[in-house]
Amino acid sequence: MIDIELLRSDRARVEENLGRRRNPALLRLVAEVFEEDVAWRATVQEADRVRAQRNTLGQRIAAARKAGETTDALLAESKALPEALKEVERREAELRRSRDQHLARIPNLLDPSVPYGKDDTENVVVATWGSRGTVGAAKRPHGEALEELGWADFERARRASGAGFYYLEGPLVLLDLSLQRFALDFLVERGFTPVVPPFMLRREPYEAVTDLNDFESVMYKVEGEDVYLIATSEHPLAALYQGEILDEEAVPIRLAGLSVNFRREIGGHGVDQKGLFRVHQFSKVEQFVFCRPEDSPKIHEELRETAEEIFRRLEIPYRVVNVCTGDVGTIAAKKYDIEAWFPRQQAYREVVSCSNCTDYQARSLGIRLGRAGRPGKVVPHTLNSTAIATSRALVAIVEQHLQEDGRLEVPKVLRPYLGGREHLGPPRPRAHGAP
RNA sequence: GCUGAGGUAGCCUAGCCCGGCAAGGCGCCAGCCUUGAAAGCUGGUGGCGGCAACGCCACGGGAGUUCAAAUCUCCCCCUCAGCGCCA
Repeated sequence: MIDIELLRSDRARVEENLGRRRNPALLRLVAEVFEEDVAWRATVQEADRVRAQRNTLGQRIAAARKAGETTDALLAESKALPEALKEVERREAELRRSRDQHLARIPNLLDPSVPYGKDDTENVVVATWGSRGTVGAAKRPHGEALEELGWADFERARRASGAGFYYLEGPLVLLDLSLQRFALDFLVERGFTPVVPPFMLRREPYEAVTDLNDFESVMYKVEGEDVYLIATSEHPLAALYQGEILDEEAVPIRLAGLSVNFRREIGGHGVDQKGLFRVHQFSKVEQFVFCRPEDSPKIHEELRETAEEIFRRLEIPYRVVNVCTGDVGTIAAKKYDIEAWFPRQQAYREVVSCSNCTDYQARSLGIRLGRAGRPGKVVPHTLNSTAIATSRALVAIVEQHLQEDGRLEVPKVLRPYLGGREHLGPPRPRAHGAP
């Protein structure tokens, strides 16, 4: 959430910033929070006065008892207080609940360098790498090709688990694992600590790290439990230090998350397309950083550079876009997307999302930065970026490196993880019949 | 799943039986002392509201009883240990 202190002290600045998101409802939300906060503070003072009265009387009763004096008059005076207090507390709690609920829906303040625009068509390309022209164009959609090779089974997965799921089989499993291992090693070299987080997260920390709308459209809820399947390791990594004070000497903390991610993908383009591009379940290596507020812009660029380098080493052409104000999302103050070139689709499609969330997540999680027992604590910044989401990377690799003879040329950097093999395949007959 | 023990400030612990201003230790900060440091001594060290004086809150969460709840009652959550089950 944003800092309500900022809203109190400089409402105009908050409104100006949120106005860039081109969503008039946000300004109404700000006005609502502002007014509820003023009213709430008034009731807090009201309640405090009643409590102070109660405390004073209580102490006088105790003192009178001790002195052996009569307490009838004091008791009579106290009688009415609990009811009055209960009434004020009810109003106070209601105002606070409502204010907090509205406050939680105010998105993060945008960095000034985020381009102004209405949607993803107005994102600004800031870098491109690799040649679109020289890549070999696969003839068919990757999903069909993989099924024919016996490297993935979408039909049986549909039968067993539903649309959007898949069985990875044979060499593709090894390729998937080699991508994960390559990305992890790459990050470890750069000072990241590998972390496999829980794949389920409770509602409370989840609300602190994600857009509240995601609970309806993105997350799978486990029935009968207060947990959700994670949509990315970013979320449990952010929650790792929930409620804690991070030592200012210990940051930046760089974590390399490895997890399977689960997404319902309701709305949008759905999962109707056969293949691995948009699926309910995929593996991802994620960069995540806790840092001092003043360091986050620089580290954001580092995360982006690291993600770019991974795609360069995989020899996958890409471009980087600076995501515009209308498309940047609730949590991030600034976001780069890396879009890989998909030759069959003749299109750049998102493979990396690299965000500076500033203090938005950390404040909701109650994470502070400083020294225990010493004043002057601040809210740290959090950043996250994909290193590699294997599903989409596999699509890009298959589309670019699958040869006419059905063999897949392995990108050089992955060969050490595959026993030095330069090619995967050729296809062999499936061990089972048609579904 | 069963049984038991727990959850108190950044950390550790007391207080709970028997209701009456949440105590102590560690750590940290400042001052005194010192050539300097340590030790020692003194004072600080959380959150909310308030311009401030100050007030309020904070004992896992919630509800109840009471003039008054860390303390009594009820419900819930979490952690640990043992047992059970289990890859």
